[in-house]
Amino acid sequence: MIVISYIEWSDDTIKQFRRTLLTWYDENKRDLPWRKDTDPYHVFISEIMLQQTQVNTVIDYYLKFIEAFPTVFDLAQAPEDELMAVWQGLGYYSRARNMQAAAKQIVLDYEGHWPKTAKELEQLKGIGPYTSCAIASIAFGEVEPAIDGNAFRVFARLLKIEDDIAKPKTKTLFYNIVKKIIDPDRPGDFNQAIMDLGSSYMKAKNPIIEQSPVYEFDASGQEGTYLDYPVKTKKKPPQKIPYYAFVIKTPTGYLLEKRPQTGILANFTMFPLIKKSDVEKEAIVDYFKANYSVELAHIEVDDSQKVTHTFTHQQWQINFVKADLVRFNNANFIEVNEKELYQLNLSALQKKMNNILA
DNA sequence: AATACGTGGAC
DNA sequence: TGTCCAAGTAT
Repeated sequence: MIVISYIEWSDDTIKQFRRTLLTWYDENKRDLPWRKDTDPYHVFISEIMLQQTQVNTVIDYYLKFIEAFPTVFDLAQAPEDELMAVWQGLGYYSRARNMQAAAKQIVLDYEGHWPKTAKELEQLKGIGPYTSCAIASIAFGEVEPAIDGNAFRVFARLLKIEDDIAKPKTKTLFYNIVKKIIDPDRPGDFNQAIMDLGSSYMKAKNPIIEQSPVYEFDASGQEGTYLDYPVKTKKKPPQKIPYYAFVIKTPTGYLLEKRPQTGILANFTMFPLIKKSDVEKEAIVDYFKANYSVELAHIEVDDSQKVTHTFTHQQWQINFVKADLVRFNNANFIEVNEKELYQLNLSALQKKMNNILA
C-alpha cells in the first residue's frame, strides 16, 4: 500500500503563516472592482464570472454587468436577451442562466436577504462548494476555506501534497487541511490572499518562488521541486470534429438556426452547423428538407476557408457551404438581414465566422 | 467518477 | 499549431 503524506505544520507555524500572508496581502492586494466593498451581490457576481475565467477577462464584464443590473432584484427581473447581451463572449453560458435562477431564489425565497452560511449558499443554482465558501467568507466572515485552483496549487506546493487534484476526492483533503490553517479572524482576506499569491509569486507557469512572501513556509520551493506540484493527471485532448456551417442567403439576408436549449452553445442563434459525418456532400439538399423542412438551392461547398474553434472537450473544424434559400417551414430557423447578423447576441464562434465572411 | 460546458491568453 | 491554463458546477 502506498502512503501519501504531506508536511504538517505546528500551531505556531500556522500562526506565523497567517500573519506573514495577511501582512503581505494588506500591502499588496490587487485593486479589483469587486473588492471595493463586501456586498454579497457584488461578491456573488464576481465569483460566478471568475469560475474558470481569468481576472483580466472578467473586469470589464463585471463593470458592465453591475451597471446593467445594479441589484439582485434587477438581475432577477432581467429579460433573458438583456442578460445574454451582457454575458456574450464570456463563455460557459449556463453560468448566466444559473446566476439569474439564484437571484430569483434570493428574491422569492429569501425576500432579498442573502443567507450567510456556505451550507445555505450552496443550495442556490450555480453555487458549488468553492463559490459558497468564497461568498460566505468574503461577504459574511464565515470561517470556510475556498478551495479553487489557486488553493490547490499554493497548498500543494507549500506542503508537498502529492494527491492528484484532478480526482474529486482530493478536494475534501485540501478542504480539511486548509480548514486548520485559515485565519479565523479574517477568513475572507485569507482566501483572497491565497488567490493573489497563486496568481503572482506562485502562479502555475513561470512562478517567482524565491521572491514569494511565504517562501520560508514553502517546502517544495526551498528544495526546488515546486513545478512538480500540484500533481494533476492530464486531460485527454479535445476530439476533432469536422463540421459544415451553412451560409444560406435569403432575399434580404441570411437564414440562421436557433440552437437547442441544452448542450453546447445552447439557445444561441447561429449559422446552421452539421457534422460532416452526418451528411454526404451530394445529399445536403435532401438532408435539410428531410430534417429541417428547409429547401435549398445552388449548393456550393467551399473548401478554401476553414474555421477552427476549440472548446474544452471538442475542436470543431468548420468548412462553409453557401446556398440560397427557396423556402422554409421551421420555427427554429429565422431570417435576419445583414445588420441584424451583427447585432444579435452571438457566441464567439459565430463572431469568428462573421469576421471571416465579412 | 467521469464528462460536458467557452473563451482568450501565454508559450 | 498544440497544449495548458483561469477564482468550478451540474449531472
